[in-house]
Formats: sequence, structure tokens, C-alpha cells
Amino acid sequence: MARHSSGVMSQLQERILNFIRTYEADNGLPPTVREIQTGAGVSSTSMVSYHLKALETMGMLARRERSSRGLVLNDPHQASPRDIFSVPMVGVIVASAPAPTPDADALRSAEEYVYIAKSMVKTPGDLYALRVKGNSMIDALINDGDIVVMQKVNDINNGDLAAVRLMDRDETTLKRVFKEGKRLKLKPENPTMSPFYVDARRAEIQGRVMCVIRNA
Amino acid sequence: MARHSSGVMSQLQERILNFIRTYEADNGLPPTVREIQTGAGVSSTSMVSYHLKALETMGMLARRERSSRGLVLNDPHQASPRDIFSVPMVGVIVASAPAPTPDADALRSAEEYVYIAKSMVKTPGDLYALRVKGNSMIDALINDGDIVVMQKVNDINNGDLAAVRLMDRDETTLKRVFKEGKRLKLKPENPTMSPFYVDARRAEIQGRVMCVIRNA
DNA sequence: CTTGACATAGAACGCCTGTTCGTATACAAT
DNA sequence: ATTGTATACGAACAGGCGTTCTATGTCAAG
Repeated sequence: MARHSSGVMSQLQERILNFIRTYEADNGLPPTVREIQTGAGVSSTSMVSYHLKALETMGMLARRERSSRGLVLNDPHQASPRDIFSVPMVGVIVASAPAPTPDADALRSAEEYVYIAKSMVKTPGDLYALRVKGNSMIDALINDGDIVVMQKVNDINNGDLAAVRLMDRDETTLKRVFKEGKRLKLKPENPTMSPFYVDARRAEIQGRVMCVIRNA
Repeated sequence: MARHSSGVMSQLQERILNFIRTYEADNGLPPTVREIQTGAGVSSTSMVSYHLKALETMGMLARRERSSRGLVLNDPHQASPRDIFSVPMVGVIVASAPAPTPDADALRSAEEYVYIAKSMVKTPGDLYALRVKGNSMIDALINDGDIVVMQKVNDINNGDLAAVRLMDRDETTLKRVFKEGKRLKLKPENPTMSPFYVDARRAEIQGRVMCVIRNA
């Protein structure tokens, strides 16, 4: 059998590929042929060129001719930065306090970020994340420690899941909201529970819930 | 006033920065000085060098001396691919069927991916994602359409949230699992509900829940 | 054994690329 | 008027870099 015919990588080729991956992760750009040579322990630049050509034929990477560092790995299930939203974590949501609605400064100064795929967000816009404290959101199927990704919106659409501050009870809650005249219908996300109604003037919409994330 | 002293970018510098961003997104690697020259409409390479140095001083980017394409943008809240896990979506979990536990092939051939930050995963390992169908997971605070990120594990630790197949009822459920002799204690994630017990031989652990994601 | 495909070494070629140098212009402060 | 700073241009240098060429080695198939 030919040693590595179609599609089977040699040890050296695997080493080269791994080196490129590591190098990119560490440096943010692809390596040169000579960096691959020393980094992956290849004896000459021509060998690197040779194997890169082979790897390209196998479809493991794409190359640009005569272009320095002109190689791009073909890792299909590798997230590209442009597919990802970085959502700043700006605070905590507890039932007994209004949820933060951050301004541009707070968004920039956030120290922690949640990453979510752009494909999971239907409508673009200013996103921010809150950590849920306590288990008062149980009827929205949200637990202590969960993260909710919120969107800053001026107004909500009927049926949006939103953070609502109920002034009479002095608490914030996450519910599906429907406008019905002067009342708001608040429907728990938990289908075993019944909706209830509040005076629209005694409730303040604080944001729209885009996504809930729980670590188990 | 000095025209652009500390920290304020000139139009040209902004154009250069934008070109670099676009170029990287399109090509997967940073541009050369001369590519910036033509791409951003700069008159000479020395001008590019000049402004890159200025941008570096401002902290907008980092440079590697004498290294081709040796520049890395400083976009703080930009996700880097190395911070992201791409989790393949391999199927659906419904109460009335065993949850898929994919092999290596299924993981590679997945067509949809969920991206989650590595910082959110405590223990590394083979991850895969399932979409939840129906609302039979309500007592685990999981709704129809939610995504659960699972980890392939051989054995679970006491207190892990796991997918358990109950043979007697012929259904799969997500519960916190504790081994108690020959029995398993299954504790709903919903604190208003009570735990219950099953014969360990009549229950099959199908995976460990790492994370739950819900789109609202 | 011969053949042919694959793998390897080393060196050289020539373009690519970052850098620098000399010169020049515009403008504000002195 | 002079000085200093920011900006700009074009050319040239030196080393970086991808590529290619020749010669050699290895191993399975015929």
C-alpha cells in the first residue's frame, strides 16, 4: 500500500497541522514556512512546502500562493470571531430590586463576557447579560445562578419574554408580556401556571429576554 | 491644538483600522503593510508604518517587529476562536425516547453548532447538544425548544444533573442524580418538587448536562 | 531487480515586506 | 521669524519568505 495515499495524514503532517493550530491560537496569525520548519521539527523549508501542498490537496487547509503566512486552516467546526457576539455581563437580577439597564459606559467596562452565536439571535441590538440570584424566577423556568441575556429595547412586542418591574410588590420578574388595553397580561413561562394581570402604569418594562443560559 | 494628540484617531487611522478588521474577517489573517496601503488608500508604505506605530502607541493594536503581517488588533470584547467551544447539535431529546449518545462520526457530521465560552465549562470533554422537544422536562426547568449541552461521561458524580432513561416508564428525563445503594435518587431541578427513587438497574445514565440554553 | 510513487535534504532564486532615510508641507506656539 | 510637531512622499535597503531544482533515500508492486 502506498504509505499515505488519499486523505490519510502522516505523523509529520499531523504535527505540522497541530503546530499551525497552536501557533494561531498563541499569536493570532498563521506561521511562516520557516516557523513551521523549526516549530514542527521539519528538516527543510522544501519539506514544509511539500507537506503543506499535500495537506491542501486533502482539503485540510487553504493556501494563497506566494503570500507570506498565506494559509488558512479548514476546521469546519471552529467558531470564527465574526460568528460570535460578546455579551457583557453587567449585573445581577433579583426579584427584590430593579434590574440594571446599563448605558454605553457600563457595557464597555464590563469585566466578564458571555459568548453566544449570532445565529441564535433573531434581532440584532444592544445585548447585555444578567446573573439571576435567588429562585424567585422559577415560574419562568429560571433558576438561581442562571444567566439571562437581555436586549435593550424601547418597546416590546406582544408575547415577548421581558423583565418587568412590578411597583406594587417592589419586585422584578421575567414573564411573557401582552398588552391588553390599560392592563398587562403577564404569562409565566411555565405552562402549568396561570397568567395574571397588572395595571400597565404600575409596571415598568426593563428589557427583553433574548436567551437564558444555565450551567449545570 | 495639536491635531491628533493622545488617543484621538485621525480619519486615515480609522480607515486603516477598519481595513484591517475587514481584511482579517475576509481572509483569516492580517494584511501586509502594502495591502493596507492600497486597501485603505494610503500614499506610501512609510505612511502606513507611521500610522501603525501611532495606533500601537494608542493601544489599538499590537505589533511584532519585522514580522510579516505581524499585527494583532486589540479589540477587547471580541471573542477569540480559542475561547469558544463549538458544540455539535446531534439530535433531539424527547421524554418518550432514549436520548442520542453520538459517536465520533456523528459529532463530526453535525450540521449545526452551538457556541459556548470555554470559561463556562468546568470540566473539558466531549460535548454535544440536544434540542428538547415537548414540555416533559418542566420539572428540570427546561422548556420545549431549549438546547441542552451534554457531556459524554462514563460515570457521574453524585449530584450531577444528568439525562436518565427510566426503563419502566420508557422515558428520558433530566434530573439531579444521587447514588444511594441500589437505588438512584432523582431530584428535580425545580426546588418546589420532591425527589423520588428508582432501582439503579432499571435506569440508564445517558449523559451529563453541562449547560441549558433557551432562546426567548 | 527494476520501476515508480512517496519522502527527504540542501541550496539557491527572486519576489515580498517591514523599516528607514532624506526631504517637504502645514500649522500652532514662541 | 523661528521652533517644534504632526503629517506626507518616494526611494532604497536588508532581510524575510515562498518556491523550485537537483540529488538522494525508502519501500511496495510487478
